[in-house]
Amino acid sequence: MHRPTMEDVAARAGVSRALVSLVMRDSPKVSPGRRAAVLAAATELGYQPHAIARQLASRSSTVLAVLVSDLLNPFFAEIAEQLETLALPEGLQTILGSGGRRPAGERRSVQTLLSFRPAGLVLLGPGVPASVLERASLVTPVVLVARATRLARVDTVNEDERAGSALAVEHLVGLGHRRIVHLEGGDGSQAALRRKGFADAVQRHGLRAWVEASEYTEDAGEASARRVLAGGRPFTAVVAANDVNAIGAISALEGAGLRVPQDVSVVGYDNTSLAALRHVGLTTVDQPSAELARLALESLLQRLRDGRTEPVRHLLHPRLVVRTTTAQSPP
Amino acid sequence: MHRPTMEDVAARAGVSRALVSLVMRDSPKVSPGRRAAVLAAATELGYQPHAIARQLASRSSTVLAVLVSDLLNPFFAEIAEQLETLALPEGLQTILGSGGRRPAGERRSVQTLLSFRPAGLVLLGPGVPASVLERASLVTPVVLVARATRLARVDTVNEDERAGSALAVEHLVGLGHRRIVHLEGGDGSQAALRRKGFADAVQRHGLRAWVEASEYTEDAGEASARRVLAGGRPFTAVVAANDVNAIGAISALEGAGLRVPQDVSVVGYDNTSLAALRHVGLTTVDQPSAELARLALESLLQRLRDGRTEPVRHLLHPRLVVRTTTAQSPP
DNA sequence: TTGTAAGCGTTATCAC
DNA sequence: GTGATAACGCTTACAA
Repeated sequence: MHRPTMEDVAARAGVSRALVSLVMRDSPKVSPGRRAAVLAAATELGYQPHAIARQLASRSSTVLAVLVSDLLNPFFAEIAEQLETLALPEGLQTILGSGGRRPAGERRSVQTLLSFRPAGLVLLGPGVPASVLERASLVTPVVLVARATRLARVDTVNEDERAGSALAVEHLVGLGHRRIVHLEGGDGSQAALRRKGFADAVQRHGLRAWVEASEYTEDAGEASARRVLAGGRPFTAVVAANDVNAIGAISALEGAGLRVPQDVSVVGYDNTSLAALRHVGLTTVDQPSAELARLALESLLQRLRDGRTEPVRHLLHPRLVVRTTTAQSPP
Repeated sequence: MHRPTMEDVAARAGVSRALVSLVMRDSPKVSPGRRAAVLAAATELGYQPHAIARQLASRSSTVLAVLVSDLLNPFFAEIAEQLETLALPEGLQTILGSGGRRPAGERRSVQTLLSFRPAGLVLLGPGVPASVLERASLVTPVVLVARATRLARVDTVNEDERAGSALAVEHLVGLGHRRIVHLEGGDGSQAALRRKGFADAVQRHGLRAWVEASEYTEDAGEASARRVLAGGRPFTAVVAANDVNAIGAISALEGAGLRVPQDVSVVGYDNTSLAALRHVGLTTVDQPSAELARLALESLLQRLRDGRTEPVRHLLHPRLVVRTTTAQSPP
């Protein structure tokens, strides 16, 4: 598996290695004749540039690294795809790392991605401690999506998730619901925001802030809904941690013989493709993945090209998408 | 953003750069005293090894590259996560590339991944031409999952998809269905196998091989089901291209006022988490993602460590998972 | 056990 | 325009 190098191409074309390098990066200062000769030699030999060596020598990278905390959550997968699409015309190639839903996994993944010295790093919903983010921000521009921070060198692109949770509550209260339970998405900072938005909103209406521990997965949604049912305390509505969590919760409810939305209303969060399935028709708070991706890349490019050093904090307004899992509260 | 190098660490610890290198790869032939000194210097300086440089110098890689043809298809996302989990204990760090469902995108992604000169490349359901795969196989061991090939240097891990499609047909015929339409997953080689399995099976039962063009996406499933409905020819069962395609088809059917499975039965393919949602309950042909991932990595390691050069072709037996989208044919 | 020195495949800086 | 030559940060014989 030995690959030809620039040296081989140069020898074959009868020129110096430096000239081959110029041709490869199509520099304007190469005579057409030589260029053609070099290109011919390159294809004959099946030469492929060695990005690793290039990067080491040029001390610069054209790689955009993206960490996806959970590949199985369509919300993150969608943003990742968007990012890749947008980055390409900017001359950035994307590589992905998966966190596998565990902070330890994310940390390793960040380490791996960083070891390639990418031009920038975008993290989608990461759960890693701030110290990891800070260290990363010393090496390359870092943008956080769906995660807040106070770190001075890190940009963030978020939706106002407190307001988003409140939207869900307002919707349910408007439908007459008074006993609403929130399934909380673990102990991350975003989950805390959603809980706070929920708690504030229900309390504004004189209702009790009923929160049940859960996670951002379908299994957790099912398990925690089951726990709520087992508790025996009556409820008519669920504000789930996110869409997949909501789907798990719906499974548990239906498994217990309850109908959604006639007996219990359920609201998700993220407005993933899952929620949009006609079969599911989940009422949910929209997070505009395309817009989040666009802003993330824009922030990165500003640091990269315009030399911005002040952090940027994007906070998008949430929007509720009403589908078929919410209805008037039963009497 | 200047990072300390081995040179800096060596200077600080009062040793040579080579010794630092040994410590970093924790070689046994370093005295405990020196090792401690080097490690101390490294942490004081915040030294982080430069994987790029290491790879260039050692002409070897610990990176496993994985190309995912479609991140939004949970089937591939699941395999990717599995691969990452399995590769880590083997000392391989995983990076992902996304093909974005387009061969052009895949090709670019393969290029990017290959430019890092990974220890191996696993492609999940790729649609790139064989020439791309062959070129890749000259640089690094290549394993194909959910895609067949005759290339001599490329391993494959597949399910017997002809048999899988046949299973779906047998199931439907057993339920009394006689007018079955297959939504075809595009013009890839795997889609052809599924179609062939379908056609052979229905013809064995003296039925007409009715195939409608589609794609491996939800939108395509919805669109093609709609076309079938518009065609006016009666049918009682659908063998969809895959799970997401099936879900799109179900949307179209329900949108037209048909009930699944009372009026029309639907079978998917892949047995993704989507199909398992209680809300969806899709009857589908299982593809064991964990097993596929395991075999893919095993094949790679055999080439890497044991020096195997003969290609390996894994062909798993399919299994039908019956859920709630299939029922007795209406009279 | 530790140090020296020669690469790895590029790019970048000069002269020519 | 073109070609030497020195980096880039690390690994790896080979010496000591």
